[in-house]
Amino acid sequence: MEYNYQEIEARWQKKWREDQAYKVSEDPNKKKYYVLDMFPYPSGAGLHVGHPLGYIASDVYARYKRHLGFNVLHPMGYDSFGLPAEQYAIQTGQHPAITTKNNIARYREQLDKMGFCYDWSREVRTSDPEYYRWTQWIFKQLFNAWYNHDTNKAEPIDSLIAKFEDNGSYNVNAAIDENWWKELDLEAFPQFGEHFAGEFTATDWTSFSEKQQQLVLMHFRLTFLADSWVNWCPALGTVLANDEIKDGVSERGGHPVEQKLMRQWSMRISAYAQRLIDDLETVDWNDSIKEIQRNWIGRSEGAQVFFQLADHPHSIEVFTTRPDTVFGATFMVLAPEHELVETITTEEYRDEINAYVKQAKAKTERDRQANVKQVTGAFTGAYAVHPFTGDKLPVWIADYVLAGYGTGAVMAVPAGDQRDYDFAKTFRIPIPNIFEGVDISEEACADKSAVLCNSDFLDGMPAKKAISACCSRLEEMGIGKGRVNYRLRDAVFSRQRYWGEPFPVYYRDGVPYVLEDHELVTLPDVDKYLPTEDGEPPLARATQDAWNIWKGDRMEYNTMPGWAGSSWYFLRYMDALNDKEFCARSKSDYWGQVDLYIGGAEHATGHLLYSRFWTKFLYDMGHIGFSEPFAKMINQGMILGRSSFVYRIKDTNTFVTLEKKDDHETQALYADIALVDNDILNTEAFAKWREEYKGAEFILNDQGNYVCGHEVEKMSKSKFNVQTPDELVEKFGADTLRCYEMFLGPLEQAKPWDTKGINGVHNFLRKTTRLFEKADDATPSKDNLKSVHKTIKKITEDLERYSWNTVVSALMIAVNELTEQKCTSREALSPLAVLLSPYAPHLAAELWNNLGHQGSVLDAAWPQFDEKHLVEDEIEYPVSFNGKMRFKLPLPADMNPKEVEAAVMAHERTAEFLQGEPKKVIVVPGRIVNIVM
RNA sequence: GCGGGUGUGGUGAAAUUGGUAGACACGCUAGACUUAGGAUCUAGUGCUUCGCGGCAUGGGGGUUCGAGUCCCUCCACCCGCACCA
Repeated sequence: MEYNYQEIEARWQKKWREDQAYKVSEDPNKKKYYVLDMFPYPSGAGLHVGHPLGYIASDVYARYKRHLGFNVLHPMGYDSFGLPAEQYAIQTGQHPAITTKNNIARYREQLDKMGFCYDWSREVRTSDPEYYRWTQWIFKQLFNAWYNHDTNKAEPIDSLIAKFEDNGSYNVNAAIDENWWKELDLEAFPQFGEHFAGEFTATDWTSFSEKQQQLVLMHFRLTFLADSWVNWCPALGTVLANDEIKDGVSERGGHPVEQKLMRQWSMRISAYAQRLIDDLETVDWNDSIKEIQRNWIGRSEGAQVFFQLADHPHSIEVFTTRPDTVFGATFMVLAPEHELVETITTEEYRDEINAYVKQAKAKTERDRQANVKQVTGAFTGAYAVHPFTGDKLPVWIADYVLAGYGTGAVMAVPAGDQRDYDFAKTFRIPIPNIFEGVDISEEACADKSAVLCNSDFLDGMPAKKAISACCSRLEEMGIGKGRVNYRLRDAVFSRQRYWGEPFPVYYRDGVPYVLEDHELVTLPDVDKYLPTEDGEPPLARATQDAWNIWKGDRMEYNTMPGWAGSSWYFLRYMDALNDKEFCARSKSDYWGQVDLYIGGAEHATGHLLYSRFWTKFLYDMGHIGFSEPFAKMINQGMILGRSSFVYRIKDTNTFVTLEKKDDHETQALYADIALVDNDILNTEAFAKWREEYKGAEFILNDQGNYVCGHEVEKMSKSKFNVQTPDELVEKFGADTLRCYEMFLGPLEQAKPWDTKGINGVHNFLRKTTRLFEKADDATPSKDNLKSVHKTIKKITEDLERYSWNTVVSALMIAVNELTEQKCTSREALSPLAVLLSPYAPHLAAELWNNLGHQGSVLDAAWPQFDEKHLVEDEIEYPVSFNGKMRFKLPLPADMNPKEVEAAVMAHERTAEFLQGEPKKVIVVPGRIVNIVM
């Protein structure tokens, strides 16, 4: 009987669909296991063989856990808002909802063919109003919350209001922008004078108007509206978050990005910076991703120091990680955007400063990064006073100081910081040495073990000691203190796009309000998916009656970014159909954290950080019972394509085979991998492939073949190296494809796709079919049981350590051995069918059925290995001399080391290799014998 | 520059706690069979040597009876961050 995979797979898929075999529900009597794939964006291109790699791995794991008796949650859905569908809509006018729906249908068709065990009754789509109803709900929760540093968690905004009513702003330790009051529109607060510094009494609070209260509260909310410097991408017509920019250009499309001050919704992720670092310890992720997150959050310890300005009431606040080097400070540098620049610049230097600021602002992020080496700056004419020496320090501006980090100002210590050193050299500023016995004539000294000198009370101390000494002194003097700074910025949450979640926000009198909890704003229809004439986002095109809800003066016109919906989707799967809550607490308590999360590493600073943030927030507010979403994560590597090349002789239509290409001047051109078998080109098909190759002539090799060159690179249509899962399922079956993708190598590693190798795996399944065909009631032989139990042990251990690839080899070895042994025993073969089932579920079901088993193979108990079948009577000892294996000697397994040594020494072959007496003989029982000469 | 990772046959890889390096496949070579297939079966296949043997896990050094595995050092490639004070 042939292995008729098409018939087998179609039949079992139909049965499982009819039986709803993958539907799960909470069962308190069973242990749960949650296996999740990263949320896919359903792109128009469909899946190529690289995409399902992770899905297959998670599917294998979900099935394995089910065999072990776990109640396995394994859902799938779509992150279906996003730019590509909208760009397509702009070009064609087709509503992105239609594009998205079609793309999803295509995805689903491809996924179904591969036989995944998803519980599709839990499918979610972020663009579905019944999903984003709850995304909006979470936004409202964030809006109505603040972060209390005293309790170190988010709290309802009411607890803040209560504090204000009680004691005003005093004793409030909130996560809030420093100097937030400077952002307050003081015209709205006529009662505050010029010296308002963010402090108000309970009486002030209660006397505030509704609008005034709202304006104040806005600065405390976990999602807030504020003027902030954003990355504006003119080509995409929207702002981008830091993680959406790579190398200074937009990640999508590679367009230039510039800095712009815009009124935007932001998320106060910075409040969670420390917890996001600390809790990395509690998750089982690979070190590289954890490290990327740590770097991204960028914690640094140092000190905040105020430098009084000479002849000005203001002082400059700086952040430094090396307060110990303060005696080496010879100048100050502000970022060109620093708010004091305008105020402190003297008339004499005004033109120069204005020119520098203008030029710095005109630079795109990319220009700025490209000219890192070039030292530029300008002197403001102002001086600051050194807090310890009283020296006057000139205040400069330079774009090596970033407005967005720390306070946008530094105390420059040329002796201790290379950038300050380079700046000082360029502008001929003195570089006094503050390190004992260190030569700083060539470069600055950043070594923390260097001992300080010329530093008054810090003399003789190394950095560690001096830092704390200096911090205490600063604190005594009331001009600074130790503090921790984070690189992580609050995340901009508005996008000026159409195809995203609308905000549940309306404006009255310029003040934003959120809708009632039960109210859902759906996306209104618009005439075009473009900004309005005066630059408002596309939603501003919608007429008032196009909105399902309209309140106040107007609705919010921005939409939410792509990461909004994907930050909490893993929770919705637990209770996907709930129309009362985002997810019932009883369900999230049962399913809990994702036990195994599989997906690419490219989301390290986006999705994986944002979803941790929202999880912590929902935890703080008591909506869920855990504060990390993904307990274990594995990042699959990319599958690369293997492109084929033909070599056309310049200015001809003649193609020369790889071996002879160096005899000619040639041009390498892509050949579709479908026209190439084993690097040999089907010349006839090639000539028909494209009009321009019609009548092509070929110079062949000595065997009469045309051999193509090849290269490993990303799979893409333009390289003609794409293989889709569809065509492979068609040719070999889903089971073969599943096994083969796993067989390719370790999941995490990037690896090239070998179009040829799949034959070997297909062959293995055919051999398996043949082996099971002859099953009968025969009693299993000792060898049969040994092979089977060895395999049970190996596969179980491999799966427990997430080694998907070696399992396939183990199955192959088992089938090879049992075939060799001419095994026909149903008893021996049955466990093998279960072992096979996670990888090749259709074939396993067929075999299981044919063996005469009643229930579904899906729920068959995972076989337990029995040590007794693995005991050997005889061990083949490798005998080595000085560590080199020379021969093997079979000896009874129960021999003790002394007897083994005696047997080896007595053996005739030992004499061959041994000259004289051995120095030592090492016997590791059951393993090896080593004779030292 | 900083951080993380990876280097094993012609190819993908295996070797889990230091114990027979290259399992399992692809490819290749030779042969068998035939219903000429992208079929199946048999044998071989790290390099080198006629053979005994010698050499081999990026290079060099070390620890050990024994190192792909542990330590030091250098090199190459990949990923992330990057004027972060």
